[in-house]
Amino acid sequence: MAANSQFSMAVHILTLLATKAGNENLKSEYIAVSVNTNAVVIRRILSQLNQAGLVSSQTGSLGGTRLLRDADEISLCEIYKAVSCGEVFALHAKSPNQDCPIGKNIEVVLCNLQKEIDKTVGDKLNQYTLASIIKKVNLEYI
Amino acid sequence: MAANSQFSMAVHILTLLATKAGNENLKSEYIAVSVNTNAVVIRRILSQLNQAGLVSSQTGSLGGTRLLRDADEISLCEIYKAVSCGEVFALHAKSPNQDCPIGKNIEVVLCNLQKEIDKTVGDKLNQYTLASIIKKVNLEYI
DNA sequence: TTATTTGTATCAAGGATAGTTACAAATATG
DNA sequence: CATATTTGTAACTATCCTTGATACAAATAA
Repeated sequence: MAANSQFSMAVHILTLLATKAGNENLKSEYIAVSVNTNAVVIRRILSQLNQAGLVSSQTGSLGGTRLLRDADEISLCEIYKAVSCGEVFALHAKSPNQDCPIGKNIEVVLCNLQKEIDKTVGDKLNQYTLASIIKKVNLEYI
Repeated sequence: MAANSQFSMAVHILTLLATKAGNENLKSEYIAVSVNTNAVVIRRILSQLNQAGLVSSQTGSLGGTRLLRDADEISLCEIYKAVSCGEVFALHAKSPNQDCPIGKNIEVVLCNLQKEIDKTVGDKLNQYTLASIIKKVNLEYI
């Protein structure tokens, strides 16, 4: 288990919340069955989505989680930022040799490039809403 | 997981090859000192750049590696693909529940999205050449 | 023939991710 | 109030990825 699939799981979870629940809560165990993972894995992602203000949860026998906003008002970029800590590529693990003029200067150049690429990804994800994903998922039925 | 910094190292290596070497070979040990890592790590990346047709290496006491093309004819996208850093986000580690209509259909939707995001990154990286990076590194001197 | 360098196999160390168990806190129901 | 249920989170394990390191055969120049 290496690659970070939290964004994929988050989109899956939010799709379930938006389509299955009217105003009812979905339980983490129910979600886990659809995503095919453990309920705690789901709750960990829901915790991040909660911090981002996208969902709200309640304990108790009628508890569970529900969406706080309409699916057409949630962009994929918001979801990505809610769960993702990652950049498209990483900078040097160890700082390059500062005695080499190129080693000394390439870090800042790569860092700026990294920010620009990340912004490009964010802009692209901003073009899609959760509602657009749900629409595509539904089209697959046919 | 340790973050993948091969793209950063590859850009660093190619910058060295383009600026330091006229037609002379650079040895992996020399490059490793600038990148601040082990020479084998450098040779592993050079091996991928060689397969991509960007560099050529020779063994022996006068051996080393040199660029095969001008820096303004090498796009960052080529470098990125040469070291095959993977996707911006990962799909589900385990396939979702195929008995759930959403679980059944979301994979292909996410896969298409993944391809589109990756293409966006590729297009952006295509806007830059190795020469443009070298220019920025040089500007840092001032 | 000898010294040097690449290319690659192999292993160890460190870190991230997912999966799992456990349990306190919160909440609805009777 | 007591009970059952669910969330939130800590803690631990297993697995995988990346880097770093050692070793050595193959290639090459002197």
